[in-house]
Amino acid sequence: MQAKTKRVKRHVTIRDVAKAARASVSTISAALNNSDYVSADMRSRIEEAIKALRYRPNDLARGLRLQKTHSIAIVVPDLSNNFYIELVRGAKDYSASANYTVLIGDSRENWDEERNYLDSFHRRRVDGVVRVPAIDAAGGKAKSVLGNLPVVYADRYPLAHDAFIGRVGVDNTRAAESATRYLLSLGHRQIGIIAGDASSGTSLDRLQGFMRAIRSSKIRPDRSMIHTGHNDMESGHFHAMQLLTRAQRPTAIFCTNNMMASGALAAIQEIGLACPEEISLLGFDDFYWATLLRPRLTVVRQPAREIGMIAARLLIDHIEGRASIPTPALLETQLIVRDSCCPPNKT
Amino acid sequence: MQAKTKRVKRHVTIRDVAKAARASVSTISAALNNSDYVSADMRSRIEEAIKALRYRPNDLARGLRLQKTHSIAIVVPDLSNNFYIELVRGAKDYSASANYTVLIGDSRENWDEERNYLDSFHRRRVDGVVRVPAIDAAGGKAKSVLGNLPVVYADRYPLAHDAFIGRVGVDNTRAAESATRYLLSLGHRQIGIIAGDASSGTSLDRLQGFMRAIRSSKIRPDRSMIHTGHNDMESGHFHAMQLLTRAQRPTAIFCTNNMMASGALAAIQEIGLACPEEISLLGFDDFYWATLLRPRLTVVRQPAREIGMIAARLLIDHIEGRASIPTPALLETQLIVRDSCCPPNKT
DNA sequence: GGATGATCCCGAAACGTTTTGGTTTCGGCT
DNA sequence: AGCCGAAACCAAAACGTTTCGGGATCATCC
Repeated sequence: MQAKTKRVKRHVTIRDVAKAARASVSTISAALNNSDYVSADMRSRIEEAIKALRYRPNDLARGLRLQKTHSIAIVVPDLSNNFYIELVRGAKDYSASANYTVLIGDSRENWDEERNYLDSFHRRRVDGVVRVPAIDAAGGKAKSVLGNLPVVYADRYPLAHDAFIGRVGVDNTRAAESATRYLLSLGHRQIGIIAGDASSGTSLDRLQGFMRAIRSSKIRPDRSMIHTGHNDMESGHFHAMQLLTRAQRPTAIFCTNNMMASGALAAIQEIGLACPEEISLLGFDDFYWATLLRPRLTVVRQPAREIGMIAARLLIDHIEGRASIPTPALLETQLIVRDSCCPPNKT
Repeated sequence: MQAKTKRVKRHVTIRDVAKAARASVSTISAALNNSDYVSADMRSRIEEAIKALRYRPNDLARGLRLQKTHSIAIVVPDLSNNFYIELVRGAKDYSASANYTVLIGDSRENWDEERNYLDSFHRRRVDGVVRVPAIDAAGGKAKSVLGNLPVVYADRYPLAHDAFIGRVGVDNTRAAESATRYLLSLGHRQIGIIAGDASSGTSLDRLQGFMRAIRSSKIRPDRSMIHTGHNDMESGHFHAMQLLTRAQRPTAIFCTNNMMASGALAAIQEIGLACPEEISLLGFDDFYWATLLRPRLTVVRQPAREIGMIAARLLIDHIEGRASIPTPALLETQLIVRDSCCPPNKT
């Protein structure tokens, strides 16, 4: 009798629980999803068995049967940027409260990486994804990998019309315009801007807000004051260097994200300029160590956490087929005035 | 004939591909896992069908059948700490090269959160997890939620003996000892330390290294110079405040992680002390904006990325049942001398 | 000309759940 | 006695893969 001595240490299944509790598989399932009739006696026997065997339901099987995983994915372009950490945490916290699980992707501003994540999440059959597209993800690409998974965009949104069921962010044009007005009100007339890549609608909007403010004052816009970076410290540093070593350098620089602002500050320090006396610096996105810098950085703050929460809510509401509570897709920004901007030096 | 007009828009399955390619399901599968015989003709027909239908394999079904998901999880205590981002990225990069997918958890130094993540990952049947336990996760707890999933510890490790198949980090004792010796060599005699929570072996080791250096010099150790924080900015700030407002304040402070060092710097700035002239500050863990601070922070650097990579390698090697290339479990640290430490002021 | 061995393909079972549509039991009612 | 309805439970099908054990076709070999 060559018995099944195989004893491969496998996971304990619902069937094992059934055996131990002297019940049928379907009864265990009923008890687990606490629905249906199951007597108190039976229920306690089942609970006992579960505890004794350390049973953990298999979410693969469950998802397969249910055609639903109760999970969403969020992919952001840069986890080392605190703004996105806050956004992710917001999404995660809301999802948890709605009994959804979230899978995190970090594309590092790289469409290939992003595609890998999206593909992997799709194969895992997440129920939806909130997406902050990588900067080099030109529009329209995502559909082919995501099929008709529900997508909501957060922060950035695509230029071309990738299908999506929602978008949440801030009014970038308005925020950038009023930030620029602040610089103008301090007396600056020569303002440089380091904007994000033009493939992102968000970056374009911020640039447009900047231009609008410039034009509405009587200043002649100067093409050469407009630089386009890659949303990281390096390019912030690089473009700030360019701006600061011009024959006639600006008296203020506006960076449209926090990483580039940090890079610009590094450049300023390197050159040895006094900030803000000789050069004012204005950033976009607040971050927890902005107050550790000298000077403390003046920035326009976005409600990162809230953006994440609302994105998750929009997505999950859609998944569950319920109409979303009407929500402003565009949240308020706030100018946090600290020490990195002052009136320009009259020389 | 009440036909099945149901037409719920379901995912396209391998069966649809089979139909389209005029082949059997098993042949598609064989082609997909490019093994076995399948003729060139058939293969191209299949590829065509796959492309046409936009077929994506269902990883739930696959994992269920295979009893293996080709994925690992990594859970870290604080994603806003850049050290852990680098660690995660290292793990992710190695895993990708080994054809594994990684799921990320962010416990925020909170055992409840961590347990949720571990549980969720377990139910998803990841093949293993690399774990940096939350600070309040006293030992032995994890086993009950992870069953006998393979675990490798990175950076921190548990005091009590939670089972694990590997650990990778640095020699914290030695690193802290030599860092402290550096302060001693500058002439400091009154050195405060803000260490991490005692429930982490890592923190204890660093504290012990500190003590060893202190004792090996002829200095009488001073209990009140030893503070215990929670690895975040807040507690760094708080304990630095305590140390700096003493009647006789230390001439140097050693913080055993980057967050607490940042918090300590905030406290120093707040009080208005000159750093390093009046107070030297030494941190643990480097981070990308350490050079933006004034003074630029002197720190002991850990090879975060490498720790992540090796942890993933250990884990995956174990999963695949192959003996791991012998690897030093303890990697080298490096003292990065910048501007935040100098000889103490003789007053 | 029958056996042999490649080559290419297929049907069905299994993975661990949930759900559908039962069956059994039992007390109460006429 | 016969029937009924509710309560408690169960068997089997289905979800989308992979794999195992064949089956069919065809050239080759003695």
